[in-house]
Amino acid sequence: MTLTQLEAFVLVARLGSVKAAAKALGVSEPAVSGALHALRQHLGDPLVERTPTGMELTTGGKRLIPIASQMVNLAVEAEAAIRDAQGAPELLRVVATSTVAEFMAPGLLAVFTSRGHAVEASVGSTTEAEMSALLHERLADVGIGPRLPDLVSEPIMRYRLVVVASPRHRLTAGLDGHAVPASALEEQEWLVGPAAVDRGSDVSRFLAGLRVPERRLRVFGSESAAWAAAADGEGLAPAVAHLVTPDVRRGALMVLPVQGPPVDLLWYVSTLDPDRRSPAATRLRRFLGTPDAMHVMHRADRSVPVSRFRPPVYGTLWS
Amino acid sequence: MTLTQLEAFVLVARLGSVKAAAKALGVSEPAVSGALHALRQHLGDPLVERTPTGMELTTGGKRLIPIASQMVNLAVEAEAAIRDAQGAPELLRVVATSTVAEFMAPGLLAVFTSRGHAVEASVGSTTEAEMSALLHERLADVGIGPRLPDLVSEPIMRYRLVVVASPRHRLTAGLDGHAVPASALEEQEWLVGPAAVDRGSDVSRFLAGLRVPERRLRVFGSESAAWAAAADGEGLAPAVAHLVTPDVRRGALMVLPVQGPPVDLLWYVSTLDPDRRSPAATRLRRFLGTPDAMHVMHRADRSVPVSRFRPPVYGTLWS
DNA sequence: CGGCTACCTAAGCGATTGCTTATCGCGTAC
DNA sequence: GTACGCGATAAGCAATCGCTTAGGTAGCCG
Repeated sequence: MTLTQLEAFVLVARLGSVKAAAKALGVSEPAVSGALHALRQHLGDPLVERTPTGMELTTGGKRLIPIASQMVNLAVEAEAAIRDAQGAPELLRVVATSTVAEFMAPGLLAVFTSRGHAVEASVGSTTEAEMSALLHERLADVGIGPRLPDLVSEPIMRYRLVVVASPRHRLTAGLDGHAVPASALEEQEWLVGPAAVDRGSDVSRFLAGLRVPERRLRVFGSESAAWAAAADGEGLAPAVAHLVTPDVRRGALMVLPVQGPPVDLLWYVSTLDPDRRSPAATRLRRFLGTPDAMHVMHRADRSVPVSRFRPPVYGTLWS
Repeated sequence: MTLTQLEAFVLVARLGSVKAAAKALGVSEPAVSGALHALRQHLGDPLVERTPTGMELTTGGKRLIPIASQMVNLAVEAEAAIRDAQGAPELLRVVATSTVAEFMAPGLLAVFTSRGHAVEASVGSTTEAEMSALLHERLADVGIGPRLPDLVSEPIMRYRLVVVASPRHRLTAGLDGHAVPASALEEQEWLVGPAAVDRGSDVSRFLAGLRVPERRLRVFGSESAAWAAAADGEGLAPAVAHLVTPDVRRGALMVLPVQGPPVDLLWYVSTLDPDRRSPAATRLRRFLGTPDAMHVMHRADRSVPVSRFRPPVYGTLWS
């Protein structure tokens, strides 16, 4: 029984699949499968069993979850305690859904750390489904993105999803303020960032609402890249309104009128309960409510070069 | 950071020496030293440092103790939870100081298990100093022996320490009810069981009170063996009064009158707090207060063959 | 039926763990 | 001083861990 094995088990149980757990841990699928196998063997219990509809916990598995989860939590706490005792800066691992991670998190953390909060901050991007598990297992301290029901979530910013295209795109001609018919949207090429392929994300739901078929999606490594392609007239793109206003003002992009009401949404900050989260998480949370943070978020634009956007790196904690 | 390493660290910190921790775990000293080294390396903190008078915890070490201890506890709890979920009998690991382990524990557990308590019981013997740590780290569920201040201890039986010798021993001649002079005691050969070399044990204090020098001790593997040698006239032996009454009645041994008041002492049962101990531990605890248990303890004699007395086997829990 | 998805198994690798015995260093105590 | 007790360290060993790539295998969908 190793901490790695317990971690693998908890994530499989929480995320409902070996594949998802492997992704969250940043390792291959057999690595997780193997860890799970070893734990099963050691305890003499299947722990989780496959069913037609996902995975199901055995009685023993259900009992093991809270224990294993707490052990993993304590392991992180142990490392933090030692760091703290030595006066080293706190670790603050922030995860965010891709759009937030790309445009807002770097700026926010830059300001946050420059405000004298002695932290060593890192950002990772993740899917909405994963975020909850990452926070519960203390693979991350703070999550920014969707509301997470089983954690302490608080709205930090409103945003609006719109459809953009080049002003030279043929769909934008002759509209005269009328909405683009839904049938026309389905046939277009859609240029999307990573968020669109995260089932359950706001962007994904937004596109589903517009009845955009999946095969029409051309996925880019970042929103910036997708919007750049849209500006080149290669197709339509879903976008966060205030992030593309510079491009709209410049005339590189224009907002397409689509049917239905405007899609206004919220980004939230999520952490564990106050008594279980790290001090740095509490401080960041508080910071996100300040006017300063608000300002940074609204000012957020593509000034952050895409190259500075790093893919998620969770790595195992106990090497 | 492995559980083995954390366990090693906690025991070293609790027992105050690598040697003692190694003994408690039933492994060699370098095994513990190595585990500690690995943990130190991993956390980048010395954790414990040698001082002229034992070991001292660093700041980080002090913070790590409760976290590590809880992790080890949870690991045991995890295994127990799975066992329970599968309907397997509970494990009940009893540790006792050598005399209790030799004469009383086997009988008590035999009756206890035969009373329909579905448990898989095992007995180990230990020194008084170790017992507390073993219970705290859940290497054992119940301790029988001395009172342990930082645990829940309850007296279960009174006993009296006496000095016995063969009636044919030269010291026993011409006493006429007078006490044996202290000076005479110091020069005798003393035949003792393992308890006498456990510094801090009642027997050890008893002998110290009689001013018996350590070099006079001849240590046997069990009390039975020591008393058998005493019956052969090879020397004096400290003994638990009610355990030697059969021999006294048979005339194989006699109780020597020594100076000072009779030494009446108590054996206790110790466990963790009610909410942290295993159900089986609670049941055994309750059982030990019943007349049935009392009867077994008083009846306890050397009817249990020495060969059935097993040396302690703690083994690491996470292989 | 083919294709897809998800999980498991196999094989293999390098590093680590966990243990041993033997030896060295160091401070204490006689 | 020298011996002793205790701890770290060295060397060596089998087993395990943790990861990889590659190749099944079972269920579901069109």
